[in-house]
Amino acid sequence: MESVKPPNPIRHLSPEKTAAILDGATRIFLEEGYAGTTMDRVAMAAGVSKPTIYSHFQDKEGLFNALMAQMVQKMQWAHCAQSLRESPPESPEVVLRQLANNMLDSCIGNLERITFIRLVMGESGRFPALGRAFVQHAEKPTLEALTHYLTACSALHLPDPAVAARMFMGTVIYFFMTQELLHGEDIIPLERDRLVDQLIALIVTHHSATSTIASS
Amino acid sequence: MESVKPPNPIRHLSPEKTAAILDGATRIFLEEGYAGTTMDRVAMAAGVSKPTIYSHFQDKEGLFNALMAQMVQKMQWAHCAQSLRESPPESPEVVLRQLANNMLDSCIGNLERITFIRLVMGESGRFPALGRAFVQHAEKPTLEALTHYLTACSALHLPDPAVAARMFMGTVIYFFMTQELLHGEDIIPLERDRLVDQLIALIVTHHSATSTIASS
DNA sequence: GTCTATATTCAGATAGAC
DNA sequence: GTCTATCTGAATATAGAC
Repeated sequence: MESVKPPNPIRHLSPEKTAAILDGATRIFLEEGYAGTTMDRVAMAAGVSKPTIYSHFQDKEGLFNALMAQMVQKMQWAHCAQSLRESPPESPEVVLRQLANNMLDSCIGNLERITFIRLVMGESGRFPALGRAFVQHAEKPTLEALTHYLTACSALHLPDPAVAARMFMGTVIYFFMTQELLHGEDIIPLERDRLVDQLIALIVTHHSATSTIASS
Repeated sequence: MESVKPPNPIRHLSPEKTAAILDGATRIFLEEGYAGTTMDRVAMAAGVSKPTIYSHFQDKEGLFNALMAQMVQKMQWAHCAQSLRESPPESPEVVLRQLANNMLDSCIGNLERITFIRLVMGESGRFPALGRAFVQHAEKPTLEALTHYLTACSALHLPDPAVAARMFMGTVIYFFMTQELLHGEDIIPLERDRLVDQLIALIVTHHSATSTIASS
């Protein structure tokens, strides 16, 4: 577990094959999980032979680590947080709605992303570095950008923007997890727009409360 | 996948052995995941022979389904929501803080629960019924109890208690997931009490805002 | 550099003794 | 009812040809 060798320990290997292996292996690992994946199926999916895999990667674990490191980069929803940076004139309601919708759009119905998150969660016990990489590259940047944005929105009078950012992310991700990842849409149904509307209402109309009450 | 046979298709099998098998299998499946678990290790952990397992359960999948059905029952945090029912005189702040702390206490440092949730998430693609059972028995009762409680707290003036309940649960579970399940405590550190304090503040002081403003 | 073919280990599942 | 012993297929990884 947790092998740390570089993905390409030997020189003079064709980069096309390396890419083909990573590509094929990604499909199989996402479909079957770590233990459920066989090197034979990876070889088939990549269109190479098994020894070629072992010449490009140390072993099954090394291949998995290399591949998940690549996936974590691709899967970060940094672009979701774009709206936080590029929108000076918009109201917080519009900007936050944009962020929530960007996050949900990148998840809902996106089977590759769903499966990837299942894999990260499922293997974060046996591969702690995988869980940490996901937090580092997928969660932290968005949380920080959102915290920064909420801090700048002084009109909202949020007493703790960092926690508000966690509430925002947590609400959206919990919705995605229960509805899609765990197949709960028929068990605890809730319309997406209703969740987003009320989430934003609760964030935006918040601490004007205390200050208004205090000043009245 | 998704075998639906009863866990005990054949009569005249000792119940003690059945319990021993379920108990041992639970440990191994939690440790190793579904594909990573071998029937040999289950037999060892249960203190029985392999054919005994196959006389009590149809196959590996049937054993897994029976075991996870049992786990979902044990793992529901229904008792966490006790504070919602038995506390007429307490203020919402106190009741909600009790709920958040109950949920976090049952998760933080509870390795069995962490591993169980990893397993449910990781296998919910190949075992959709497992994901649904988790939502049905672990999430839905708490969500409904909390929604009912928040609806009854008319002084809070929450425009949509069902969404507020999701925000509450989502915030707590997202915190647990990033900090513990994904090992992110050092990457995005946040004190537990700070999260709970601000979460409750934002729920409780909410729509008194709008009404206060509107009536002033 | 990449292949075919294979060594070795171990998986899930079962036959038949007691 | 539960065991020992075993079948059959498939897993990871590699030796050696080209």
